[in-house]
This record gives sequence, C-alpha cells and structure tokens, in this order.
Amino acid sequence: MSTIDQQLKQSIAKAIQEAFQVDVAIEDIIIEIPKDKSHGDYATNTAMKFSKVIGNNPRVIAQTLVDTIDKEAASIASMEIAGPGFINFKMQSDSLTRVISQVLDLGDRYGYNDSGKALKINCEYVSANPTGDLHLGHARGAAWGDSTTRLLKMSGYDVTREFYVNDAGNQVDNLARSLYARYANIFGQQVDLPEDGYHGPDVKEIAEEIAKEYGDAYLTYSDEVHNFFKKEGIRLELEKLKRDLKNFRVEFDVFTSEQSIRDAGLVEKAVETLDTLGYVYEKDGALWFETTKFGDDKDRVLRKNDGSYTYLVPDIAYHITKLDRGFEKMVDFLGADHHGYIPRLKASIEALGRDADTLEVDIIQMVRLVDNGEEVKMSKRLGNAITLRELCEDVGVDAARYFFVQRALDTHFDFDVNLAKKQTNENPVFYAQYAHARICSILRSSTIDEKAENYDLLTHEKELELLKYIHEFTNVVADAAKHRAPNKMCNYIQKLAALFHSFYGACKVIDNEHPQRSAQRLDLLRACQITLRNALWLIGVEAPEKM
RNA sequence: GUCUACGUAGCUCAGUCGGAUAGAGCAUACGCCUUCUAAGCGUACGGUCAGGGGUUCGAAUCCCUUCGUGGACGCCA
Repeated sequence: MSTIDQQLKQSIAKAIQEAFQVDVAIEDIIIEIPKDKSHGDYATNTAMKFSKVIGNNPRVIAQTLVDTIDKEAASIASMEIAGPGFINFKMQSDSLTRVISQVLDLGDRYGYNDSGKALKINCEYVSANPTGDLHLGHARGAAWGDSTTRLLKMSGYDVTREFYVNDAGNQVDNLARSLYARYANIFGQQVDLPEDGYHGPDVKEIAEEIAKEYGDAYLTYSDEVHNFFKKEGIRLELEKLKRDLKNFRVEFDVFTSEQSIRDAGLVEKAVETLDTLGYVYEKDGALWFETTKFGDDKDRVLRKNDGSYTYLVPDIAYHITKLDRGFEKMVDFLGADHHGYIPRLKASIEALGRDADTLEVDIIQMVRLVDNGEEVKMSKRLGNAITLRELCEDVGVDAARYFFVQRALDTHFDFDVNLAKKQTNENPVFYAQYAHARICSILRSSTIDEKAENYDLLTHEKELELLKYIHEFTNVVADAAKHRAPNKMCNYIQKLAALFHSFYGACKVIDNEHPQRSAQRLDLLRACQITLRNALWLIGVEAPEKM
C-alpha cells in the first residue's frame, strides 16, 4: 500500500537526485502534518536538513525542489515555500479520501504493515514468581508487554510472548513451607508461618483447596511432603496467575520453567563453558565470574559457598536457550529494581560468545498506588497489597489497561485508584469509548439507502482533518512498534476521538436533504470506527457499541 | 558515595531521529441540546520547557554541569 507520505518522500528524493545529483535515503526524509493548518496538508524540512550536503542555502534548494517535483506522481495540488525553507504541500483531495476505501476493504487488517520485516523477536514480560498474587508493578508490565507485542505483530514482526517461571530456588521452597503451615492450621495444628513466609490470602486459599482435595494426608512434615506442597503450590499459583492474566486480556505463547532448564543440565553446562573459557575463579569458597571483563562494575558469584547456584546462572542458561531457539532479538521487560542486573546478563551473553546486543531490556519504572491523595505502600508479604484481580474488579479491565499504558514506561507513575474508579470524563478511556459508541449510534439510526459514488463531497475542514489522521494510523502503529511504545497509541486514540467529536459538532451526518453527502459521511464514519476499534484493540481496550 | 531514570501550564501528562507561534485533559470563566448519544463541542485564561553553560542557521529535544525526586548498588530473585 503506497501511502501519501511515502509517495511524497519518493518524489522528493527523486527531485533531489535530478536537480542536485545527490542521493538521499527515503527514510531520512521527514514528512509531517503541520500543526498550523495554513501550512498545508503536509510539510517537509528537507531543504534545511540537506542544505549542507547539497551545498546551497535552504530557500534556493526549496525553490529548485518545488520546480522539479513531479506533482502528478505524488498527487500534489500545490506547493509553497515558507519560513526558513519549509515546503508545504496541499494535496489533491482524492488522495486524502482514498483512505476510506482502503480502510473499509481492510477492516480488522487496517494498520497492518511490514515495517518489522519478520524479525524473529522474543518478548518476555511479567515473569512473576509463582508465590503470590500479581500486584500493580506486574500489572504495568503485563499491560505494557501485551500491548507492545500486539503492536509488533501488527507491524510484521515474528513475535513470541514468553513468561519465565521461577519454579526453583529459595522462594518456591518458602512457598512450600508457607503452604504447609496454612494447611496444617486448617486441621487444627499449631504450625507457625516461616519468618519470611508468604502471608498472602492466595496461599491460604490454595491450602484450603489442597485440604479439600487430599484431606489430611500430608500432615506429617517430610521431604516428600515438602516436595508435594512445592509442586502443588507452583501448579495452583501458576493456574491462578494465568487466570488473572487472561482476565486482563494478557496471554503468552510460551511458559518456560526454570526447573526444566536446571533438569536439562543447562546450568552446569553454562558454568562449564565459562570455566573452559577461563572467566571463572574460586574465592571464599564460592565460584566467581569475571563479569568486569565485560563492562560490569564488579565480579559476580555463580555458585555460593553452600554449593547452590545464584539466580544469575539459570538466567544465563535461559537466555542462551532463547538464542538457540533462533531469536534475532530478545526483549526483557524488567522492573526498575532489576536495572543493575542488566550489565551482568549482557556480560554473560557476550562471554559465551554471543552478541549481547540481541538482548534489550526495557525498564519498567515503579508504580505508586495513590488513594485519596495518600500513597499506599505495597507489601506482597503482608497480604495487604492491591492485586491485579482486585484492581480489575474495582476499575474495570478497560480502564486499568488504558491507565497502565498511557504513560511512557520510563516515567514514575502514580496510579490513582480513586480517579480510576470514578468512571467519569476525567478518565480518558471513556472519551475514546464514547466516540466509538457515538459512531455506532449514528450508523444504527441511519435511514440513508444511497451508496457513496465517490468522496468528492467531503471537503469540510473537519472532514479533511479526520481523513488525514485516519490515514496516519499505519504510520503510528509502525512507529509505536519500533519504539515499543504503546503510549503513543493512547495519544493517537485521544486525538482521533477528539477529531471525531469535533467533526460531530460541526457536521450533521444523516441528512435526508443531502443523501449522497450523507452516504459519503457514513463511509467516513465507518472508516473512523474501524480505525478506532483497531487502535483500542492494540492496547487491549474494548470498543463498545453502546454506552 | 557510585550507577540509572526523571524534572514541561495550578494539577496529571503529551511533544525528545533538532524545525515554523511549546500542545492536550482536569481545574477556572463564558457560550452551545425543538437537530444523528451534552460521558460532547466552542471560546478565554494559564509557560524563565528545574538553573547555568556549550554545539547549531535553529534546542524542551543533543553535550557538559549544578540542584531536586524516584530506584538500584546481596553468595535475594
């Protein structure tokens, strides 16, 4: 599909070549929609940007380009030079209205593009320990990761959505002991929760579930009983996580178990390889890895003096398995508290002879929970944190999904529960959903039988703005995917909704006096509806037909 | 202390591959429903883009620095 700005870029590049014998890459040419409408439909700063390369002053270059550009080929109606050397384009009207038929044809496929060039990419997000409920930090990662992978898929990346299950190590042993204590309590036995045990209500519920299914068969503590609680605990916690995530419209293609990586001997293999390469030494009874040779600020322990491995080793092995599965790019979405961990992981990948740049880590800044203007501290252990499940019940999945994705990932973010609960116009998700419902309502109440012959009657300023912005959708999708920034989609949604509402205020759609114009406007609305629905889908928000 | 992010309107935030007069929502003030959903639209008010220096024809955007805020600096994950 040849979009307007691509046509413009090509024509400009061709004109530069013809007039100045200079080759410029199409991607280096910038086309934008000017904020000021008097500056035309589209504008470019090409003459300024390339004035050095071309070796002339911007106004002269701009004039030459205006004289050289093939207007017909790019559907340009007129051009004008402004300011320091901007070229402003006014487009032939049919080049703007053409998008309507494209959108109506493509439907749910509108927005799909091949900018990702089928890059095999693995996105790992959430990866919460199966030891408790998902809290707000996980929720941000879940909403962001899921929306990002939707964007990537729409942009033609070959995406795998992955969840790493930490089902080995201290914390799951702790889970087993906590679970056993709760279980024993049910049968009237005085067993205290471990000092650093999991106090969450989910552990209690799972204990009850086990008690119901197995009765008192596991009351006498032993290694075997411990392993039973560990296995059952992980299974049931994981089931619950998956349920909560699915309810939050977040799904995964692959769940990789840490235990399975250990069982396959990959942990030992990684250590051996590092040893063979000479990056490993013993000190204080522990086995160290010289990550400083790869840019880390100090060496890290691989095997503790009690003989067990630090979490780093299975993580290294895990990331190697991703590379072995053929991913050209791995993206980890990690909480800000893990940021010191990135150099270690990258160092390890490099030490093992792989390209550390295939791993990119997007850091998720902290979410603070604010209620009635006061910060609520989150504490998973004490069981008083607001969980993802509660949040969804409180504010609804739509509002929660929208809120978490609305702001850039690297900004600190206060989730105002009070505001999110309000369900008034203060909440931006309603503004967008209302626009969609309004469109549906107009389409429902239409009595126009006539079909649009073409779109020559769509000449109102509000109509043209709406058309231009609908046309932008594919570009915005590709750009948001490239930057892994679904918040850009929220901005798009808000502006599209605003343009529609503004159009609605200025133009009556259903008008039996002007059936042909009505028919054309109805098609414009259908295109707008599809675009809005697809945009909302990308961030996991529903597009209601009625409100 | 070291590392890492952030600091834009009264509030919450967009804008950051450098471009024209820095945008939106909320709040405030004033208009708009005998007309397709007023959960809406329009107008007004509101800014030393944290401070300073530098690069550039041009900086909120890039570089340096100071201040402020959050987070990380475990043989926890």
